[in-house]
Amino acid sequence: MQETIQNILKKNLLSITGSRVKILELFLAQNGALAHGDIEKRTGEKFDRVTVYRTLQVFLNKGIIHSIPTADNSVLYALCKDDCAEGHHHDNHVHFVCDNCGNTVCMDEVTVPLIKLPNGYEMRQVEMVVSGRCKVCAAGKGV
Amino acid sequence: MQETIQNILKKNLLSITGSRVKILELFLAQNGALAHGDIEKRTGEKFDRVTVYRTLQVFLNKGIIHSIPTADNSVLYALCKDDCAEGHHHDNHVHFVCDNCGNTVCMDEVTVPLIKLPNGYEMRQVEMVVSGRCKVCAAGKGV
DNA sequence: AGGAAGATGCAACTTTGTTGCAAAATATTT
DNA sequence: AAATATTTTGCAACAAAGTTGCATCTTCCT
Ligand SMILES: [Mn+2]
Ligand SMILES: [Mn+2]
Ligand SMILES: [Zn+2]
Ligand SMILES: [Zn+2]
Repeated sequence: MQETIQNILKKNLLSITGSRVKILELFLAQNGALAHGDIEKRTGEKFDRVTVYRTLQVFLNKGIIHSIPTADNSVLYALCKDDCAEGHHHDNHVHFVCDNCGNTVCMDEVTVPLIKLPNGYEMRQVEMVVSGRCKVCAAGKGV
Repeated sequence: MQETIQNILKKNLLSITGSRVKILELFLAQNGALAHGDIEKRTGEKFDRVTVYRTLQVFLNKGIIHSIPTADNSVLYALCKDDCAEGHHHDNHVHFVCDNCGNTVCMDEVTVPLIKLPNGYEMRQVEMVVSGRCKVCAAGKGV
């Protein structure tokens, strides 16, 4: 995995630094999305808050991660699995936010359906966020 | 219109106060969505910031307005046109955010398509936000 | 190893949102 | 139309979230 991380950074022409490696590790270990706050907690006192902000910003621009709009307007990020590039993202999958455990996941196998807009509107990107109870919470009868 | 506003408030068992009337006026005058900041600007120095927050919160709870998730995670609100009630909203329409002019509108005539989730997931709410260029901006060749 | 380019931490600041409480406005009762 | 009860508001103080400039430290390249 260490290998993978280095490759991701190199492929994106980014220098390999402690914070970038650590934050990428977190994303790869996690199968869901992470908020800025999550990352701060899990990196402990290791990095400055500002560095985390800047690292996420760089990852976003490079198309390494994408942000997820949520109903409660907290900012979440998840790894891009498709071949997103600088500027152009195309993660056209649905996101699921669990009301119970708070976990948010990319549903890579569920693609956002096409819709028809009224005349004159030009569609560029479509985001679809579903909330409810996740597999785990639904099975566990709501913990 | 003054009549309508009073009615909306009464119907929802809310006392009629300056801030509530003024903020409802803004929503009725606007055909798009408003951010907290917009409202503060347009009410001038008339109301305290806290009052605006609390008014929006009350309107949300009563189902007078609904919030719109956006990709850049700014909080937007728009009038509910359906018969949303306290607790239960059902504005299952698509929202459109214009990349050019920043305007956000409810597309009441475009309903969010049904999707099928992987086994075990329980869907409660679906949000769909489209971004691109709005009718006005697309026609005006991007201002 | 040395130097240029880039990343980080710190401090200071802005913006956004929250809470408790007394004063003011609104609704209700007499 | 008062008087009273109930809500709402503004203020102050605070907390959280995000931004910027700049000096210092790291990384990368030769
Ligand atoms: Mn995703
Ligand atoms: Mn809407
Ligand atoms: Zn869950
Ligand atoms: Zn527009």
